[in-house]
Amino acid sequence: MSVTNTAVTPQVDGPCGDDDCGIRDVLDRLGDRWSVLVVVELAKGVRRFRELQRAIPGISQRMLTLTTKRLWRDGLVERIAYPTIPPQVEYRLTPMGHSLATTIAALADWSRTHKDTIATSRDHWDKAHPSESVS
Amino acid sequence: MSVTNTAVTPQVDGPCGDDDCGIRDVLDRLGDRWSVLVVVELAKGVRRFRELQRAIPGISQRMLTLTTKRLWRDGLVERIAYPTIPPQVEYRLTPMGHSLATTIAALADWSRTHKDTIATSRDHWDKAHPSESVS
DNA sequence: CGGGATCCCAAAGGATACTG
DNA sequence: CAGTATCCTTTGGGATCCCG
Repeated sequence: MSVTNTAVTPQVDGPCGDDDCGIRDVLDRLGDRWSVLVVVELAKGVRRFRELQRAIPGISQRMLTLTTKRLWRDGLVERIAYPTIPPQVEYRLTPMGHSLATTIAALADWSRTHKDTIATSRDHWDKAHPSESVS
Repeated sequence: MSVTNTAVTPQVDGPCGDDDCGIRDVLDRLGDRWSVLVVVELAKGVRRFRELQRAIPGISQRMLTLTTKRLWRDGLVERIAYPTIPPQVEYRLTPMGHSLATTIAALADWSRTHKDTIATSRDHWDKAHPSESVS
């Protein structure tokens, strides 16, 4: 019903202004809990709705619907619905989606590389700052 | 009825098997509204608390405190507090933080490169799917 | 200046039921 | 199977006041 798009982004920056330069854009688009995971899964190949849901543990039907629709709308994902019974819908990355997946893979690489270091850092910090919260 | 071929899904293995390859970790850490922006700003050099706040329009004092503390805890940011009056606190990226900033820059590049294409795609989608929401 | 402690709200997202 | 439509809970984060 309501065509409320994403949140009311403060949108302080101008064209590229003094700073930021697009970080905020990509964050507004992929900063949610599921978008990146869907892109990563689709980077492996064509997937149907249920396949995606099974491949991404924890995602609800509703969120998968919303996430795929947003990616589709942004031109990152192609959606093909076959008018069969029962319905069959295929999702796959567009070329632009694949280029994003490549960039994301670099982030994942970074994460895997530094995961242990971060865990250790947290551990030390928590011991050095007892009963101090970061939530 | 034989269309329901839900039997053994091929389950194409990605480079990491059936997992998310660490994407989730980096998302849990940087998926919030401000962390990435703080990292980007600190990539330019040492900053004091107020400098960060002025450089990142819209961030509240509370969120800047929380964000810097989390990045500090994760070992991405170094924090140096000089016991002066008034207090003076400097933040800067650690080597690991800088490596993250580099990766983030690639994402920003991607965003700038495809920004217009995405905007166009959205526009077309919205016209092809009137009064359909993605929120 | 650089925070901490509270209060509070909008929004993201989960659970469930229903449908073509 | 692939969604919609509602309801409801959680929480991210803004606003405000206080403090060393």
